[in-house]
Amino acid sequence: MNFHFDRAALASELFRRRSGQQAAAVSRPGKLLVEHTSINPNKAAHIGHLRNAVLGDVFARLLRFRGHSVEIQNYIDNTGVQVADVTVGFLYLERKTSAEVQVLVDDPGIRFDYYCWDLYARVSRHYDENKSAVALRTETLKAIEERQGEAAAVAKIVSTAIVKKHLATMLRLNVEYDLLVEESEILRLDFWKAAFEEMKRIGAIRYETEGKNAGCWVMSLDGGGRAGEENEDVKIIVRSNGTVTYVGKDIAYHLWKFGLLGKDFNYAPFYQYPGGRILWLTSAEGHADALAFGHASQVYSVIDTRQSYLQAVVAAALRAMGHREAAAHLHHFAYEVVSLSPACAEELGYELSPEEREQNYVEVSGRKGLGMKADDLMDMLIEKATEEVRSRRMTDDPGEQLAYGRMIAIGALRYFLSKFSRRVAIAFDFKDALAFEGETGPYLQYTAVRARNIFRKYAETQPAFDPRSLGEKIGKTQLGPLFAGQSGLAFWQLTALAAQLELAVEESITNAEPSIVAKYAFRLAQNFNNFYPHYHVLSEPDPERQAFLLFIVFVVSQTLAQTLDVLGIEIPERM
RNA sequence: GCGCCUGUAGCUCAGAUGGAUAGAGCGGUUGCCUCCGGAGCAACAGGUCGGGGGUUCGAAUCCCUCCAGGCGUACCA
Repeated sequence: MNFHFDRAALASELFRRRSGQQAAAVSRPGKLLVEHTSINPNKAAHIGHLRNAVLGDVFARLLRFRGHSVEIQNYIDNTGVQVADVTVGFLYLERKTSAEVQVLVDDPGIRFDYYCWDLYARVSRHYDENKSAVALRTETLKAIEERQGEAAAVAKIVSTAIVKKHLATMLRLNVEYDLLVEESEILRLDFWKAAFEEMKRIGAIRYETEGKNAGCWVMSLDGGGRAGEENEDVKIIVRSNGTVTYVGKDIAYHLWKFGLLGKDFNYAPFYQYPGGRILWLTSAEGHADALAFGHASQVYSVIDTRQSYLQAVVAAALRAMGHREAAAHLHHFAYEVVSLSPACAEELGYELSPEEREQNYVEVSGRKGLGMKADDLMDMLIEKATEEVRSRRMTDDPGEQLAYGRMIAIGALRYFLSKFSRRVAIAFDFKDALAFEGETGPYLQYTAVRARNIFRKYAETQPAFDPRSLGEKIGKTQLGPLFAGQSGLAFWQLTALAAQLELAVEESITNAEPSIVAKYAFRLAQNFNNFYPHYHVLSEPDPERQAFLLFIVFVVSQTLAQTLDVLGIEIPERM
């Protein structure tokens, strides 16, 4: 089947849409919940956490672009083993009281998240060297869960301080949240107990009286071996000492996400972002203005691919409890981890073993204290970008130089973390991440600035000019001949590409793949840069043709701006 | 062992629902600033799409099989 576009009609329609004279997206029913970041609050964030946050943030922006109501949650595992480990470090290695830990937190000369980063590595070494010390972890974890004594006090100070650090780190790259859900609240409000009772009632879990799992509550998974036999596929939900595993708590959390638990949190405002958004925190006391959180129609959990099995267990639990529809609406947004290139690991001061030197990458390890800290990376990027700004003499004002440098650095980082498909493992390398040329964020920003400069320059001679008026100035009758034939082909190709933003967003969402929109942005920028030197707008003598060129550039410029907004990349005034 | 993922140019990666001479960035070689600012553009070199079978008019894409690598299969998360 052959068919032809009415080029003029499409261009006209596209212009109206891109110039905001027609609503871009219809609002859609239901609420979509995106959970991302969810870093253990026991040490500084690293590059892997940034990948999680950027993927989750772009995905949420994609959904909002399509007109969905989206709620972004960040889960705080403040009663988990990792927090317990740092607590062990403070109590037993450093012999500090909770008051002394608080002094550390309040000391402006100390980066508390970096301090904990090192302490966590020390604790892990201590466990390796003293096997008996592992008992301290179990003991401490139980005390934290039961909110008893110094352990609970230290854990609370640590996790609260680290969460604030994480939020500040993420804000540097334009990542915001709607709600922080604390695991301690899930326990305190007996969310777990409610889920536990229900699972027992339905028979989704059973108590083991003998065998290797004696004393545990376990869930049987379909597939694998037969019930009761040695090779039965079983997952422990409640440990023999009565504490709940991560999966158990996650099952309760996910039931709540869908509004299936029959219980709810209380909320209090925690922080107001510079842009006005309020970040809420689950809390003991309720707040009258609290929005109705949860009750989502679709849930996306951005969690690395190594946790696929655990996420499958959560979905299996929902099904076992009869919530088949919810299980089908629970999406594990799985992505590969970020490791380090051997060269990068060495630059960070890590000594490689001969085998590690042979490999293409070195695994990041919080326990070894090996990883690229998020803030260090951003500092490096900002320094390099600011230096570029200085050398290009964009402005002499040091404050502006830094502001531009920051915007460009964050653009580079966000694009770098978005351009890979989520299934590929990234071996982080300074050379690639610090690049500002080629397929990078700054290339996109530069292109957007280029396009805008045409209008800025044009307005110098035509102060009353409003690009949105171009729509009336150039109707379909004028557009028809301009798009026709060989001479119109370049214009048509660029316009047709600009018309595909919605398609790219759609494809990005159905595949849960932010890289599709990132690649689209690059392709659009590349096409515009190719067009740019061939059609000089400002020196065009024919007024009608000049108006047409402005029309095309405006459509592309607006499309690129909207695409960058979806990617969370800001466009500087100059570049 | 079982489950999931990956293998495309020297390097890093795109190629969704099978469609024409397999694309981009980096790196290499070579051109292009009397400027809407070159963080750019153009050109050249570079690929038996891990191997082998099969389905199809047509396969990087679907199926089978083998090889190589990764991850998971914890009373850690």
